Amino acid sequence: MTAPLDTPMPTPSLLRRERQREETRARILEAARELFVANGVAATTMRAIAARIEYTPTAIYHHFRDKDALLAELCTNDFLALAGAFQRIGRIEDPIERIRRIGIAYVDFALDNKSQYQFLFMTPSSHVHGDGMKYVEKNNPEQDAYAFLRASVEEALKRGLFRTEFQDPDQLAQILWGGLHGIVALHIVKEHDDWIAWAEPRATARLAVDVLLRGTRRAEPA
Amino acid sequence: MTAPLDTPMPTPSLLRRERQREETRARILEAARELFVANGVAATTMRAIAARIEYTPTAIYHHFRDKDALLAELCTNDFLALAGAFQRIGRIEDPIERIRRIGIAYVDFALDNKSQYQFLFMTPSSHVHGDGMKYVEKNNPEQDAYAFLRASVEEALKRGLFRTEFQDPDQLAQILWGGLHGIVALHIVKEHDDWIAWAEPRATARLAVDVLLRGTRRAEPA
DNA sequence: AGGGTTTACTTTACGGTGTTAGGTGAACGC
DNA sequence: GCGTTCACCTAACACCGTAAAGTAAACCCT
Repeated sequence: MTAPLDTPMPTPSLLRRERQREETRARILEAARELFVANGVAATTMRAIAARIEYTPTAIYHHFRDKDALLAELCTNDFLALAGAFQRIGRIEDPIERIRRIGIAYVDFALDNKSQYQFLFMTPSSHVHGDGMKYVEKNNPEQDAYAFLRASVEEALKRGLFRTEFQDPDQLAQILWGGLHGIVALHIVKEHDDWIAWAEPRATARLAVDVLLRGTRRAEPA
Repeated sequence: MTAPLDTPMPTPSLLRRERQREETRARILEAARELFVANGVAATTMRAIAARIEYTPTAIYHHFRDKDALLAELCTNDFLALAGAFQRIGRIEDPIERIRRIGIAYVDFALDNKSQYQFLFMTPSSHVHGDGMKYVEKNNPEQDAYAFLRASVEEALKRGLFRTEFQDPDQLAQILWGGLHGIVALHIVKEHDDWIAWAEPRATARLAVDVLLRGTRRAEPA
């Protein structure tokens, strides 16, 4: 029953150590995510995260530099998840139609993951892309959701599918992105505010997708 | 030189007391606003606000219930300022053109008062309209900026100026509002993020106004 | 087999936060 | 002149994120 027989040469049980380390690291992330989502990031304390996995508060600091780093790592995951949702759209020939699908997928992601969406796109100071996002390959459409949108916009621009006042793919991408972001962001922030009679956001955002494309497309030549 | 000669009967110098009270109250608000704008609301402490007007931290609590109440009162002011900016547009016959002007005024307000805009429309939990906004007359277009937009949308809808898929004035108002909010909100939150090549937001938002109106208007009958 | 090192975690504590309770002293009505 | 009101202060509490130092088990190596 002596161990080293079935372990491949390099580092006998050091692998287990590392595996366990990653495991508790993951448990911390999981607890943090749950509490962040449930109570908001500002309202959840390091002590609460630690208590949930039966650790001492300072133990967390052996795995993450500080609270922001914890949040940043969660954000990278969510950001990659968004890019993955875009990836799942698949190859669609017409770039305009592809942009429409991107918009729908974006809105669904936002409304299905409201808290994560808040961390990603509604919170100042770059938890995202600051340092924590060094693992995301910027400008790689498979990992960078904005690059994915921008690439489709650029393609449509090159094919002359948009009105001539639009030349800068970044500007146009931002008009489209912003047009949808505003609807979901307002809804997330003010949904429990009886001041306004909120329309159902998913339907509203889908209408907005059409509005934005109709408002930017070049008129049919026929 | 005995006072009560020129003071109208009720309460001789009690008036001065109240006036002084309101004065320090206003000084607290002013200091809080400056620090909130300069450093963000989370990063400014009650102690810092108090120090700026040479008071003890706890003195603030004689004028405001807590930090949130302070923020809420600032928000009401800003919200009324936005409604005032809309009011200054004046009477414009064509409701679509009026909506266009509203959009431009909105974007200008947001970009000229980024921090206040954050408190108003990008921060969850109702500092706005929760309790602190009981002084704003909801649904009165002179005080409620959303009501102002909604009224113009409703008028245009009644005149048949929008496409037929738009029936609910709230939904349409929210598409237009959200379309602009998203652009300024994204820019405010991520402007110091080299991840994205941000287009100049004022020009972009103005383009977006045209996009949104073109995308929602009924096609010219001619 | 055992000594030294690494390391996952704990104990303790520091400086800072928003906020409360109780005191002080001047301005007030009578 | 006396009692009251009230704007403000002093002191303190509970809690926060986090740094420093200790502990004990698991590891590597001879």
